[in-house]
Amino acid sequence: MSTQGPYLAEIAHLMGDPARANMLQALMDGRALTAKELAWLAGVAPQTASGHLSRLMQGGLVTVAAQGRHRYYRLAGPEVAAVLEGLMVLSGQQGLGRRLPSRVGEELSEARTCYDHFAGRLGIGIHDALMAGGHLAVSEGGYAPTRSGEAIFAALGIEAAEGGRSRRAGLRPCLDWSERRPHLAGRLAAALACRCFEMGWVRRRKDSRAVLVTEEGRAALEVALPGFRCEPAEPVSLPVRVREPAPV
Amino acid sequence: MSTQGPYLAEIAHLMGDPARANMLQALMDGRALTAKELAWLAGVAPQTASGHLSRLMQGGLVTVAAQGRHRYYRLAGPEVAAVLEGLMVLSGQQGLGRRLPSRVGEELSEARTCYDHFAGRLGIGIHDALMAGGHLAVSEGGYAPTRSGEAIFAALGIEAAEGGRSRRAGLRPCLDWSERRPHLAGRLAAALACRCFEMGWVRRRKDSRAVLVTEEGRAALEVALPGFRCEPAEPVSLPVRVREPAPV
DNA sequence: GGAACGCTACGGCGCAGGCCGAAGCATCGA
DNA sequence: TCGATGCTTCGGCCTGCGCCGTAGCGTTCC
Repeated sequence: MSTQGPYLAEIAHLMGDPARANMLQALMDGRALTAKELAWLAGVAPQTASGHLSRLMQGGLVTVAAQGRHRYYRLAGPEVAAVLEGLMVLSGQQGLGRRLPSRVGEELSEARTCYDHFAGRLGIGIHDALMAGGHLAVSEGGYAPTRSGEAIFAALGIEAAEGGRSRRAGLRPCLDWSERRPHLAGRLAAALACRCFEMGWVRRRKDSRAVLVTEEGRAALEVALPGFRCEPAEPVSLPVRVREPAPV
Repeated sequence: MSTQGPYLAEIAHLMGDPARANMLQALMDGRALTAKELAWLAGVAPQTASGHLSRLMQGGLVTVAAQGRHRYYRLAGPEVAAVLEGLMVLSGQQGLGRRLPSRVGEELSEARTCYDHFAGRLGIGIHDALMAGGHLAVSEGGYAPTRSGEAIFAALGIEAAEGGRSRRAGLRPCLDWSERRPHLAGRLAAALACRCFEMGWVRRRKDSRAVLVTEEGRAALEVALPGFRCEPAEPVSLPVRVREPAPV
């Protein structure tokens, strides 16, 4: 019997639909996109996209992270990207380095609060700096500061050790809405943000969740967080419609 | 309008049909199979398989080599195999090392004549030994012996240099029917076979195209052809039906 | 030269599945 | 608490295409 064949065909069939293929290609840069964005990129209605994403989930090609009323989809892993890459080679065209349309206000993308912690490129930068420096360790349910990480927080006047078994995780990743990469959330992240406001390193803009890193704040943070650099200044390109709009 | 998406989807769609996927998987060991065999492996009628193969050809996934009344199909290249490999990984099962059903008599598979030259594992061995030793160069329309190759043929009493612009190619690849890999055909291959019969290195079996390499022939050939080893002794497994027969 | 065989082209049947409209939950903001 | 938004499920329409029967062409073998 050995019905071993169909499985490969099932995966390929999932990739073989134009709408699904467009979605997967849009996810190839590793970022997470919402269902609506993927629907728009694929040129189909949200209901249709939802069905496609459900099938891609079932096939193990994408994963989803629910966050608020959004659901962020991303490729399930590098193996999926590798196959897509190979298919692009076969179809005679390399990846063109697609970029997500960013209609978001530049101020919000640069730095903003996410509930009680920082997000935007500011939040991403903090996350990446601590992660790259080995100050964070991945633990169950989130991150845990390492010995050096605890020292960094302590220097900021933040007690990293969990006092009295606080039920709220000290640090955990939070998918950034504009950058689509994780920034830091949790008790310690909130404390860090609070400290920044107290010290005048970061100020709230009026009528917006966007915040502004002051000059002294920039310098202070780069000292307090080894490896942290403000203004990553990631270029943003214009949106590109992948498929023609559905005919009327 | 940058309709870059569909191409990837087209290739994936070709791989996404069960029948076509079975065919491609069957071709993954690099050998060439006939349309009928592929039809049988895919569990579809020959007409259906023909259509599938036509589409795979158009998509650049397979190539075809017409030989007599057979048409041998093989994967278009290692890139195709790489994608299939990746898809097998995603589908959660590594390649199981499928093998072509070999109903062919073991004697025929071992060594036989193909018109006027040797085929079977004997022919494959000769081809591979000369190729691996750098005694053959690929030229227009076939192979040409290199300087060292000419010496090998000369030692066997065969004049490799084309006398009087013989229209028949001295050496050319011929797709082996049982092994599905090229062996050597052409004037020099015929002369080599003739010499082997003359010297008693190879004897014809009766009532068959199968031939037998004698003991002294084995030793002599291994001396005459550097790197040649008789009896590769490739294991042959039983045929496996991939899909259930079509329902009546 | 005739029969057998391998392969492909054509035509029609039938089903899988892609698509959207309408409706139902859940979440966020005021 | 109410409306707006994001996402999903359900139902029905409809195209695409996988499938085989029949037929035609080229090759091989007797």
